[in-house]
Amino acid sequence: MKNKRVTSQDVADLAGVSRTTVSLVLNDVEGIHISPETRQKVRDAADKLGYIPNATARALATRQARAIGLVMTRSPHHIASDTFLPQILGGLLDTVKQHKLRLLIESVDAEHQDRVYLELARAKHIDGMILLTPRIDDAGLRKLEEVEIPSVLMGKLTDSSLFSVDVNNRLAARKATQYLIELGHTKIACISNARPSYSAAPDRVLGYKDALIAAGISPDSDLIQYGDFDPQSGFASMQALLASEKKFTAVFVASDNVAMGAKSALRQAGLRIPDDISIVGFDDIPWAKYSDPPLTTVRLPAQELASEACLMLLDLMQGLEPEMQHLVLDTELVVRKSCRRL
Amino acid sequence: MKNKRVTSQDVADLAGVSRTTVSLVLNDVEGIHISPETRQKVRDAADKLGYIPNATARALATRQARAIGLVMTRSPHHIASDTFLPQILGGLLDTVKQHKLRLLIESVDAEHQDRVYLELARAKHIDGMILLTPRIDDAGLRKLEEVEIPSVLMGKLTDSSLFSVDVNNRLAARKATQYLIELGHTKIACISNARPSYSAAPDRVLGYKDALIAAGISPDSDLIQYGDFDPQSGFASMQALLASEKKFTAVFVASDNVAMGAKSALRQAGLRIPDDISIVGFDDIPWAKYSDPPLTTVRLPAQELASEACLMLLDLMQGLEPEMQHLVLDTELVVRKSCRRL
DNA sequence: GCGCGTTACTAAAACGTGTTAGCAGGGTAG
DNA sequence: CTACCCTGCTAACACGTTTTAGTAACGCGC
Repeated sequence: MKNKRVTSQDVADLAGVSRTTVSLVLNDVEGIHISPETRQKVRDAADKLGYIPNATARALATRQARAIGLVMTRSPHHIASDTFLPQILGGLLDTVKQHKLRLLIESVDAEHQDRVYLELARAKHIDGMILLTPRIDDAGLRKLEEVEIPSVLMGKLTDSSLFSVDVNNRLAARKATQYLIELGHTKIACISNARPSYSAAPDRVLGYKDALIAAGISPDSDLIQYGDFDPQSGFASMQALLASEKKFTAVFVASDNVAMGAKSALRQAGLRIPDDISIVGFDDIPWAKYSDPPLTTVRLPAQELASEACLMLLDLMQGLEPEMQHLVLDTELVVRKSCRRL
Repeated sequence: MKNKRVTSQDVADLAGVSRTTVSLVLNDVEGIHISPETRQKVRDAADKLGYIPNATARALATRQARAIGLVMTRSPHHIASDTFLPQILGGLLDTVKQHKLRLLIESVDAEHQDRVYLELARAKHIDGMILLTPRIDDAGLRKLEEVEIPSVLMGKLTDSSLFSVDVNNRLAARKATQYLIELGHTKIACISNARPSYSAAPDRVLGYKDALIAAGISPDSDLIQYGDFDPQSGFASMQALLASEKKFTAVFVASDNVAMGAKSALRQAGLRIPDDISIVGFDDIPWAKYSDPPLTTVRLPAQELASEACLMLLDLMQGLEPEMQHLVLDTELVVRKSCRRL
């Protein structure tokens, strides 16, 4: 149990060279001349001692943390019930690992927004950050644009100069609603994925309205409810819809997770899917395929979104200009069995 | 856009004191005498310059990263479909934030296990780590015990001297199965949460067998299938059960996520829950309550598990001995509507 | 023998903090 | 008057790496 930390000096001593040489050899620095014998001596010594460079010291010297941050503007409760997060994480971890970076996770509550971003950035614990589901009114984010830390938005902020990766929420929502219209539905309700202050929510509602208007149906605000990420909110929203006098034969729910709760409320009211009410979701989270009935939904390429955001961030971190300022990935309507033709 | 980084030297210069004084004041070091006027001068200067200490330099000097790692022995694909993860993350983020620490996430694939743990530990990017769902045969973990990095297991490894936080999987599974027996079921199948090499899986199967044996029913290995975290595997496992000649009226599925797939397979085979087949899950993930029918399941206190693991780790990091080496939290059978009396 | 380039390395200066040892200056006890 | 302690501060080292600027040795053409 020799607890003594092994430093590059120890390796240098054992190999009979200087610390500089050790660094040059182990980092495979280009354009430098070191004899093969010396290289081998250094490698052997490092192996023998089980030398592992101190990441902190390296970060200080290179001014690079070799880590990126995933920042979420959400309460721990909302994080806990976010079935969408694992996919993002999966995609991110994959890409991050390929580039030998570390991933830091941070949740920001509404109060301390502005300070947190700055601290994270300036304290240099990370080299760049990916911002998840930003709020439209996020003042801290605005300040971030002035600071020189590479960051990529997952989602989109109107009038923001930040780089972003997103899907065309409005168009996707429109296509989903349009599908319901093509099946003959005319009284179509809508439950959003989140409160209007979160950036994707209004866009998806707009897309829903677009489809209605294009079909000559005028949107009825009584048929629109705002969810709040979790099934619970979907349950409450659907109950509110059912309690109102308005009739509807179909509903577009802008989040599978919220849809889960909405479906539950429908069943509890004795309504059958799709016989009485047709339903289209959004996200295509893993269980959508396995729910009862299998949920027709809009597939959001979560992992790709995460990967692309990460790649974009890597470009920025290297001082490269990414190809596009706002990358928009395609969505796809996955038709299963939760809708019926009227 | 003055990109120049603000260092403690800048603050010292502006305040007309030494760097030492700046450090002493801003860190509120106890038992040191600095006049109130000087303190104020330093604070003002720091505010004016927007000084944010460089975390890396601080980490190097204090030999503390002020960060902990969450390490998962899973492929990115399994992470993506893990509905249980957000809860853990929620609990962890909450606790971590309260202690002003950062959270690092790392996934380890089976091949590089041993190296990764060591590197993570020795490179000192983190001060301690929480290990999620370890594999029973994880050789790297064994080595970890020899290294002096504080770590806490979520889950349990037999014969491991590592600190751990877990539930009594065997007892919980036994109670779940027993509930089915009390309802009059005698032909009860079982689908595990994961392959036997993951630590909780065999325990839950053992608990299932315990209940059967205690009731005088001899376990039938044809009625036991092994899932693999995701709904897909539950679907396949249930199909295998249905394809075999053996009859059963109830099934204990040791993971809600896997249960989702199993239910789907049942429905596809034209079987009704709970009329034809009763089903008990495990985990009580958020949607269990909203599924159709609402799933009777064993509640795993995920957030508490995460919080406790984190607190235990914090103790270890401060050199304190936690109260217990193996903390075991209680589970609770949440009875909903997925089982019927025979 | 001189200048010059190449090879194989090293000494020392960053990087930005925390922290220990110590130093003036003044008060106080003996 | 001396010895000693307190107050309020600072100089200098430590942390472990990367990187810049060099140096000593050698070959080689002329």
